[in-house]
Amino acid sequence: MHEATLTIGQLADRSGVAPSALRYYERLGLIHAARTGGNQRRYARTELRRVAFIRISQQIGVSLDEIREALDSLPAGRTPTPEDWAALSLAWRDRLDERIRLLGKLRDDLDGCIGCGCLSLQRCTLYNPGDSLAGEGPGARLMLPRD
Amino acid sequence: MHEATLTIGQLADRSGVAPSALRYYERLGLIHAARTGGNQRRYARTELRRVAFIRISQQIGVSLDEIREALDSLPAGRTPTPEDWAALSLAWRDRLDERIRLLGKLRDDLDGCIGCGCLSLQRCTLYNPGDSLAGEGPGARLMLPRD
DNA sequence: CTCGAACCTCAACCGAACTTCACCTCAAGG
DNA sequence: CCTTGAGGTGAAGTTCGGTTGAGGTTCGAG
Repeated sequence: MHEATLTIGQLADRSGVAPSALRYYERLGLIHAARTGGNQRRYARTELRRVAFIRISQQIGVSLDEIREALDSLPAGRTPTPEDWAALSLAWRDRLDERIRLLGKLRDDLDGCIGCGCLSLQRCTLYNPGDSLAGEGPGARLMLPRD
Repeated sequence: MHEATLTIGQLADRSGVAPSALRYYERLGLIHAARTGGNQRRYARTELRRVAFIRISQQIGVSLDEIREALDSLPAGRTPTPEDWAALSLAWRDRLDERIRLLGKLRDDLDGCIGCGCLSLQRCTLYNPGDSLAGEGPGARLMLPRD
């Protein structure tokens, strides 16, 4: 036990992420694995941290593509230090704050509109595209021009 | 000008929602339109408010399916009053608060982890499935069991 | 050595929220 | 009358974040 590397099943159990998702992440270049003679994946324990970072980032609302970019910015060659991870986390911090701010504004506006019952597209700050949370989900969705 | 009804183009312009999306919403039963002799859609002005409600709800993170259910709960037969809309908005209020709360928690935890650089799956409250924002976006995503 | 569990790949599928396309009709202006 | 543009339909395509399935291989306990 406590081997140097993890099988995909072990990584799945420890991270709470399905094996199929881990393979998918690998295809996208988010995580990496060595291979045994028999072509099975063996993960370094540091991959656990990458997976954790991925899932946390998703909760913040970052796309896998952006997460990949972020992970790519980690120093190549050496194992990332806690400071490296902290730097990445800090990068999301602003996004998170912005999301919270926008949702807060949405709530306030909604309160206002509950008061007046308006829901008027024109007057109500609720319906202000320039300020939208657009790009929230995936899909061919972008309709409100995203400045 | 200022006719009693709107064409799909007019509704699209006023709401900022593409005609194709409006037709899609109609198929899903979120909005309704009368038809002219030549089979063209004519929207009552109250549909503007429905569309506004739809877009606002989406920003809060509600699916079209749930939005439809909410809209179905509006009193049939009469034009919804401001109070009717206020009731619907209130229903989303809790969701919004919960989302804000969870994101706030995520931020605090992230700050903690920036301090310690841990990102450890086991210890870190960040990686607590029971408390996840799961179901954030669409897609076959639910992996962390959603209690 | 054998056997079942775990792993492999590749391709196809899912669901959400739309868009795009091909092809057709309708309404108004010149 | 002709054209132009807005509108209509249905089917198919797109993106994201995966899952599922078929068919085959490997690992490790007994």
